[in-house]
Amino acid sequence: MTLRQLEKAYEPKLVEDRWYRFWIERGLFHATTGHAGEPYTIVIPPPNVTGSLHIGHALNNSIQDILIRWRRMQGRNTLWVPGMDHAGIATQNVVERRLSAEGATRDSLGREKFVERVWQWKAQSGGTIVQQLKRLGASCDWERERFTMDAGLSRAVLEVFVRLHEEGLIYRGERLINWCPRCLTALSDIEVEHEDTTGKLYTITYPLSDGSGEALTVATTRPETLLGDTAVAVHPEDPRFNRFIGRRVNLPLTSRQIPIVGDSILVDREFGTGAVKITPAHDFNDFEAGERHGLSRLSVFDHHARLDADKLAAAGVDVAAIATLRALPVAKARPKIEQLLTERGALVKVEPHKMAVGKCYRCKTVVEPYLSPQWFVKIAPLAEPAIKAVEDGRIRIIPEGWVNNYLGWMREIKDWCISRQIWWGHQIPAWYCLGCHRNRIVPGHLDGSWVIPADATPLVAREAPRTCPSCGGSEFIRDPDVLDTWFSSALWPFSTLGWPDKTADLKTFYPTSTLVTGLDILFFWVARMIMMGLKFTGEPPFRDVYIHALVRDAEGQKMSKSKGNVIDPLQIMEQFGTDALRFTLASMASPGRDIKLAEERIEGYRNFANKIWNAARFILMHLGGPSEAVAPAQRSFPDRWILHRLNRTIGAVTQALEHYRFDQASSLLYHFIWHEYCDWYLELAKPALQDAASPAAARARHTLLESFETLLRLLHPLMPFITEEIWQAVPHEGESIVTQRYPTTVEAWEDKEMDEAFASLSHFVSVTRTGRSLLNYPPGKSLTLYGASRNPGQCQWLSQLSAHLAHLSRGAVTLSSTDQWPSDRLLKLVVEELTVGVPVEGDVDLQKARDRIAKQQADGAKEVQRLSGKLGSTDFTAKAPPDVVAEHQDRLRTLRAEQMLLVSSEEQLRAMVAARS
RNA sequence: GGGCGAUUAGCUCAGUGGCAGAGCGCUUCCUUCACACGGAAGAGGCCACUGGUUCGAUACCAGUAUCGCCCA
Repeated sequence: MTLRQLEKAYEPKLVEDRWYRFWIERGLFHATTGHAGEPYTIVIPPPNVTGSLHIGHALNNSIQDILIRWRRMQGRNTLWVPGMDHAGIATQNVVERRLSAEGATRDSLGREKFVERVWQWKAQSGGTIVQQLKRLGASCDWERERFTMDAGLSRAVLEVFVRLHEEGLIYRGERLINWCPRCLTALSDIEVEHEDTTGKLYTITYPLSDGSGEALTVATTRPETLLGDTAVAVHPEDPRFNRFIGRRVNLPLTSRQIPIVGDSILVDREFGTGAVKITPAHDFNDFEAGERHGLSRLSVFDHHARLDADKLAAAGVDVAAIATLRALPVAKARPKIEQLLTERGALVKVEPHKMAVGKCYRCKTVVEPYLSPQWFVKIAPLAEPAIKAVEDGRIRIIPEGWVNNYLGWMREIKDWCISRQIWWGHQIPAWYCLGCHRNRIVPGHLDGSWVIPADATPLVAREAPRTCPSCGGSEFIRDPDVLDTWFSSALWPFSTLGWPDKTADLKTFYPTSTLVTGLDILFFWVARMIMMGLKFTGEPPFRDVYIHALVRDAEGQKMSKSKGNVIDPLQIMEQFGTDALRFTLASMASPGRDIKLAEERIEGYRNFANKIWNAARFILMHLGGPSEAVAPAQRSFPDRWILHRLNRTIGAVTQALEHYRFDQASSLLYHFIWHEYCDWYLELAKPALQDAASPAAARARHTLLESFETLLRLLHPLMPFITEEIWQAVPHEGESIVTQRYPTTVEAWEDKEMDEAFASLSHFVSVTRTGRSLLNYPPGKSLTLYGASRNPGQCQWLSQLSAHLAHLSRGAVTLSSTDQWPSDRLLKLVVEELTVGVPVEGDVDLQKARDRIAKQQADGAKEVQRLSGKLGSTDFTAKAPPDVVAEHQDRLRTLRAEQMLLVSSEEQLRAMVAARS
């Protein structure tokens, strides 16, 4: 096929799908361990199996694909491992919602059937995002696609769990954890999002138990937890209250008396009343205070975060209060408590109060601190090497600004709660012997569920035990919990390559090269991969971590479905083409800055694709005919210039990619292609190309194809589809641009004096165009133009390039000194050292020209004053570097000459106007 | 409360110790032969504010303000 027959405008839809299928059919993305190149590996941040592509994925994967395609073209043995994670809570939620639409629940189904349903759902909808990634052009090795619940990856999870447990780095124990009362599971600390809200601060009286009539008032934002208070704390050095330490107070609404303790950590004397209630079972700070003072933990909520009647009774709550409060969720219990306290005269006041509430990152439900037995990773021993790896530069975080963020978090890291009370995920490989825990492991409230006491002894093993090593029993209950999804994600860089087996893949492609991810999962994922990678392979899982921005909408708001400001990448690709989307995202990926994405930007790059398309059409139209290769130095000015510029662009783009500056790479390419290659080179090359028979045409044709084919390769990683489509249409060798070599700089193309030559030419042409515009001449009108320059070098270039000048400025050009120019009916325009004369023909309005010259005079005068002031200061001339001083002097000389010419030009204009009237 | 970042053209953003830049938008002109998803020429700035360092600061330092993010 040739482009000659194709549309005048680029139609991405006709192109993209066809080439993606071609690439896959030819296996161009498939990596082998036998490849001679140095390996370059990326593992994809696995999207949720049930997810679909959002703009953040589009950015994340565009960047990975740019890196991968670039490295592949450089000849590296390139592997991009794709895959998905099982997204335990999110996926379970989705399936539960679907069940509830059918009138079923997971409990009614039972664990086994439920998990089956999730697999069905995965089979049905799990491929969506994969298809969407392909649409984006992602050059993943799909033969190596992985899923965190695959047999292989599950074996890695099992292995890691067992080994960590053997080393004492995984333990089970009763702790206060974050509990989502909607998802009904524990969450890790970082799965809780803190949100500022205005709540209320309740001030409550706790009378002293000794009948002295004295009382302490405490302030709390959560009055309903008062029922589980086991102490009140005051600051030991607070003269107002420290005399109370050791005495007791009556806890309102209960029959209990609780101690007053002194605690300098918990109590902030400035806050509230200076006395705080301690509820170790319902608050993290209180939990720790409870540990310090040996307080008991009284939980009063059930797992739905409702007040539990039995627990209330156990906590000595009044029968009347229990009747009012039983089974109420927090939000409803709070006003009731307020009412009860008021009735009993215990409530002093209620004030509005700014506070942060923790919400489940999955479902946004307010989380509750909840006392329950859970599994934890003892993290400090794992964190230490992970800190060191970043500190000593074995792992680079880019941009560097995030290093402190990482280190700060790692140094303060807390044990990681890894058990989740859901069914979709890797079930914890721990069993409990019924014989050893006779009567203590009891059936739970659900069919087939068990309640396992916090102090039960788990048998952790790679497979179910047959006999109990302690009692010889053979009846076991498996721990019902599953692991945090991030636990399996933490192993992703090596589990996907076959670990724990010593596979050829692992040997060849691990450690991976670059991880590309958003800041939002730095702690969730990146930090944990580093810890696990170091622990289990002895090596960092990747060399570079490139952290990209968050994509926001045009107003800078975070995109969310509920706000309705989501930009759907699929719709964008449909409308503007994938290459335009990719290029836009790359161009906006400036380090350390969020991306505000507006549709106009994408449209602009759609136009860019069209520009390239039309350049290709032009080139194809002019390739017919002989082509002659000669050494660059022997080629024409346009050829030498564009090869030089192309060469510089190759160097700069490569540098930019090496530094992960996708914004720079894209802007370099955009500027070069549009404003150098199309605006100037193609225009300069036209006369030779259009004279089909001349030997100049043969040479021009050679450079035309050589330069264009090279820039297609240079652009390919950013715009894979259009470059392949065009590359296949122009003469080429090889089956696909995907596997061609990425351009490298060519010494023979370097031709620095071409910059000077081009500057002379482009200045001249621009000034003549300005003249046309000022005099309202039509663009095609042929003119007799004059040119002169104070700079001998420039004079020489102008004279050498006079044919090009004539062509681009559409006129007959006379180069001579200004005193030889006609003294009448000539508009003289001056730009720095260059003066251009444009004939004034007919009855044109000269006002625009006069305005322009007046403005230039005024601006110039200001600049002359500034420069001469600076040069007049001995401070400057003595202390500034000599080359800077010389440059200033030079500029001043040019400006003054320019000013003089402007004066004469202005006089001439005035004379012309006077002559008319 | 602690930390980090931002503040540059109407908008979105680059940038550098010595002439303030790009893209989009805007104004005017142009259906010309690759491209009107185009071409040409323009307008538009106290580089947030206040001090300091320096011969010279939009840039470096300190502080202030506003906004954003992370952590508590």
